[in-house]
Amino acid sequence: MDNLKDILNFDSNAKPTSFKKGTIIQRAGEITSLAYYVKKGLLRSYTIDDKGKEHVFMFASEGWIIADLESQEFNRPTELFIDCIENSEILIFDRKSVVNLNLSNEQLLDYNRLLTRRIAVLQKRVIMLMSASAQNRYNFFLEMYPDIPNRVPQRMIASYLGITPQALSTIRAKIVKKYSS
Amino acid sequence: MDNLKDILNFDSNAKPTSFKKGTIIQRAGEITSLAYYVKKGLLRSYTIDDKGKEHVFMFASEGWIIADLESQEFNRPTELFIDCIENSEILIFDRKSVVNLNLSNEQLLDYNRLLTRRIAVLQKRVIMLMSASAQNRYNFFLEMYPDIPNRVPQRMIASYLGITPQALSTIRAKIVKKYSS
DNA sequence: CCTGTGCATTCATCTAGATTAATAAATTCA
DNA sequence: TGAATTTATTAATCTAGATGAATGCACAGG
Repeated sequence: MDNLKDILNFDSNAKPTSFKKGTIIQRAGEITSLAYYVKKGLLRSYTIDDKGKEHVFMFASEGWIIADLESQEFNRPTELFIDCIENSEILIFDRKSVVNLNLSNEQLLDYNRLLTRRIAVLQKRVIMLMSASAQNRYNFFLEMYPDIPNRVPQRMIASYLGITPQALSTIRAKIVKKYSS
Repeated sequence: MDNLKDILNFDSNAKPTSFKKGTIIQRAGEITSLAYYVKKGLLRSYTIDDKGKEHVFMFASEGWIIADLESQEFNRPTELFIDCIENSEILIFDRKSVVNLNLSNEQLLDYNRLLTRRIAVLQKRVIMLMSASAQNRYNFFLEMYPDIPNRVPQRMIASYLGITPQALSTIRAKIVKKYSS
């Protein structure tokens, strides 16, 4: 069991909230302790910097959970927007209430493992951002999240990788050329 | 209580291991589930890329814990070196044994909070790497870890920020110039 | 069924930061 | 203590990827 839904005792009949593609669920500046479990569909979280440029922090497809742990942990207004890339069904829960769920030791250990895994993923991401070329980061992304590229516009993948859509386009052109020669 | 040592029931009289400055405690390629609690001194973890270049992943001073959660979580040989920037006293423990400690629910929740905090820090780091200039990253680093810069050589700070020592030197020169004009 | 708005791509140009190299200052250690 | 090895700094050049602009496409909404 490494599914947050099970760990947190979600009622499997709990009514998910439906959101249409494009809906912004959370806006930077809000103070919230909500988290979003994706039952169906695809969400993304992102910041907008002072030049108005978007930076995708993460994608969340079925079974994933998405939230701004950073601002929640330090009780600050969130810096992350969260919106729907597809029509989605979401279970919304309050992270504060997790303490009151009276989870078993086993569940807590599982929850723990999940958090550790998240740390592992972020560790990898930091190291990649520091040491790998855009080209390598893209290849790694394709391997790591093979289902995402087909569901997400290029510009968002570029943003996740920390490059411009133009740069990603060039990288892709190079790859095509390589395989057709 | 947000100190791993307390949470994990460390015997406060437990004998720490002493390491001399420069000692490499862990090498890339090893398979291990060890973690290092810094009782005194300063450690760092880093990768070495295929061009032989070091990339500092994190620093750990007193009270911090350092380990390669990524490779441990996925049972792969570690990619991180860990070494001592100062003479250090370290409590070594096996992350696998945490499950057997029979921690109370409260301790597990605390441990949870600690992991969440770590996620928060990494989230911030990823966003900074994607969206902020070297200049801004350096300023943020100084604010966030005011004690580290005095204990760590410039080149390692540069490496942590994802830039070359030369670039950091230039940034610092600019700052000095700004304040002296 | 159009029509407009956003998206992907290509190309020309620009720039933050890398690389290389040379010098001076600080540390290490025999 | 003094030679050898790191480290920090400055400056000249180079480059990955950014920026800006133009073109053709896709498709969302009237």
